[in-house]
Amino acid sequence: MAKVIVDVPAKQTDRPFDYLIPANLLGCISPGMRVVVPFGPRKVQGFVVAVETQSSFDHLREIIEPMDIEPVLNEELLYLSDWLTEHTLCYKISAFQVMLPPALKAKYEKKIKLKSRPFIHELDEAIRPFFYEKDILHWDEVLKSGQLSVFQKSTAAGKLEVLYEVKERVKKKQVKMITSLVKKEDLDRLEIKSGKQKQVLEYFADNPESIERKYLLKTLNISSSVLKSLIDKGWVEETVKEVYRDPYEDRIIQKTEPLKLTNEQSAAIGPILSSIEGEKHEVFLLYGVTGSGKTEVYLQSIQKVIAQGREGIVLVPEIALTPQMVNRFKSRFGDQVAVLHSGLSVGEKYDEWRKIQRKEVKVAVGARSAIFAPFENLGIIIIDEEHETSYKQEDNPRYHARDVAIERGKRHQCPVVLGSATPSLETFARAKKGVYKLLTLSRRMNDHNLPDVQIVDMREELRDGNRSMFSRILHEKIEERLVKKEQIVLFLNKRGHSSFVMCRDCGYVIQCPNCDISLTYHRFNQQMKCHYCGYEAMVPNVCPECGSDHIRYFGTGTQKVEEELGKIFPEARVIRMDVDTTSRKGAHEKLLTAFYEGKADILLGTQMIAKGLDFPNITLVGVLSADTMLHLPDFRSSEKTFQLLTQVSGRAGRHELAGEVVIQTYSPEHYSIELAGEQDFDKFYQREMMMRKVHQYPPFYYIALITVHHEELLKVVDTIEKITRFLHSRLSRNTLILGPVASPIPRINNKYRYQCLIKYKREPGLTQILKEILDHYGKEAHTNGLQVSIDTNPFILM
DNA sequence: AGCACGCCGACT
DNA sequence: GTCGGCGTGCTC
Repeated sequence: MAKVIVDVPAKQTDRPFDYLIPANLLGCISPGMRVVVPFGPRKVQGFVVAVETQSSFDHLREIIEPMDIEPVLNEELLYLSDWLTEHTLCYKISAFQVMLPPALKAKYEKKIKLKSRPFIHELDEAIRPFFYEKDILHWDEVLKSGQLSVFQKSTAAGKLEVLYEVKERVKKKQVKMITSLVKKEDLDRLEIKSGKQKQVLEYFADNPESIERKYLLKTLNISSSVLKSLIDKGWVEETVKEVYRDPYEDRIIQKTEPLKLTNEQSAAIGPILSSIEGEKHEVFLLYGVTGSGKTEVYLQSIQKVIAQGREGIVLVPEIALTPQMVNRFKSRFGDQVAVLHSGLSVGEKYDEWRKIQRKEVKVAVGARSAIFAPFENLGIIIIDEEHETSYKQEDNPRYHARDVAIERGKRHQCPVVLGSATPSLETFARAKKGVYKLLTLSRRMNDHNLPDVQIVDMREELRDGNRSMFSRILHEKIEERLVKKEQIVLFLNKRGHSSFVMCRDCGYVIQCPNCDISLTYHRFNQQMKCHYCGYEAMVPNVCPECGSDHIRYFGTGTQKVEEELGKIFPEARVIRMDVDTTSRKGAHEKLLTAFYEGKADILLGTQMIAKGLDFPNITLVGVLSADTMLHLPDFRSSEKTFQLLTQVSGRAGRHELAGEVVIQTYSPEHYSIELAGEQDFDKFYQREMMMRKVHQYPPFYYIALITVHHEELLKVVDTIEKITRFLHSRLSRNTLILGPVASPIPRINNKYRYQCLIKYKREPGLTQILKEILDHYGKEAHTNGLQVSIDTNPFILM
């Protein structure tokens, strides 16, 4: 008997169901395998979590078939799924699915079949023609026909039968291989009339090993009919071979050797190496300024792990996972590296994952979900840019890769290295307390200085009559670089053209009809777009409120800056990088390469250019507006601003040429901007810690966020109030409960949102209490659409 | 999640 | 009297 978690993400099915193992499969079914099981009238995918001899349930049904020969989840990952479920309060099935490549998620098909040909005469005329030429009909054809009830009646009468199928999402890629069956010495004895056929066999005489079919056709310039007759004669053989899709196929990668470490690097790597050697679990914070050579420390630590016969995981933020970054690992470790990131197709991800599972690689480099790489003998886990918020998944299961890393580190008795120039406050606080070991790299490699940073008060510019988006000083410095043929990076944390569209007469701001948020103007198609629900509309000619035609665009996005640059510096060649210009596959890389090769003077972009860029000719970085994030309703907004400004500044002057940074702002006195200007993380840390203490936020308190969503405002308010009252009755007096209040964006996609924030220091029963809430309201989600979501460590409070 | 079962109002 | 609306409960 097998205990199976079925692929039905709902409260009521979030427990194991027991199934008999059919006699022919006895011994073939083990925990961690996917199986197809009957569930009610249909078939679903399930995960075997245990194999036992007894069941408390009498009427067991049988497993239909296994979907794997080997388990896809090993023992550790099964354990980890329990941990995930417990910590993020998600369904078991969601935990399994997040740990596996999407290719392994089942695809369901529903069909209807004529049970037996003669029945066709007994079918209702309305549906009879559907079965004239075939017995099986896709369910969507049934729905499209508008005759659903007739189909149902015939099904009930036993004339038709509903089929449920569970399918694999992706096939293993196969190629056709050709092998010669003729030995070289036998060649002359054959009567070969055709010159082409002879040519093929002669080729094989010199190259006896198998060759890919399409490659053979191309190199010998023959048609497939030549091959066909050879196969018919039994002189060559065609076979299929399973291959990996290789996203890095046509790239030539030069091998690199370990670099000599600086004194600081050697001092930092020492404790990591001894932790690897001693197979000891420790968490290190590698705190190193931008350009201080953290990556080399990672590379050499991994080297050690590989030498020990163990494996390593390296997490890199999605936007920093550039080919440049990947190449650094591939060039050191060659084909021992698997790369997992969102740019890959489902099939490519699956193949990279299989390389790990089959132990064909030693290192996995990837974004957040790579933390679940199915290694069995981990020797190190590295998280680069540890403070990045993209390590937190914002939908279920709402896990933080850092927490998962530490949990896996404990199981494998291996070190976890968190690297950053601007660590998150939580991490730095732990490092200061000694919970994590602090390793510092305070100097840039080759002793290049950190760039000079200048903060410009844009209010003053305005007062002096400069209404442009460029301050005089930035304008001047851009001109200077253009003359000197040095490169410039301009950063603006807002894509699109303008952030909102407003009527100048009455002040009406055009809003999304489904969400409580203003629409963003996109120039290229003259449309306004909602970044939350995707709603699009044309810009109105007159104000919908007062009828005035003074419609104006406010707030500046990258598109508008690009236009402006064209006007002010017509000679400058500009590359714009944001979600809109990099969505096509490979576009990201292409733009960066072009910039690297000097095909542009100015790189203008959003977040995505803040990281990893390491180009020698960049000597000026301009931050057009440092404030965009500062005033968001989020207790981490100062931290995020500081981190971003520091990261962007770090792009300048990394090599021989000295770098300069200009930061434009309307709040130059704000400590996160001022201290980013001084590039003084330690001082920032102290200031921000004081703020967090006063306002009772992490790392002084833990937080949990409960959000209720529903189309009816009343229902939402009523529910969140009940939940809040329940929390007050159950939580300790030292715990703070904020709210209920409307979420900062009170309505998204026509659903109202109210929330309540719990801040606590010690609350041992919290998980249990939160589970009770989910249990209680979980049923309602299904019946009336009321949605209660809980995040036990929220990063976005909106 | 799906699906069946079952109980009420609007029709042939 | 029957068809079809959707509220309720179950799936090993």
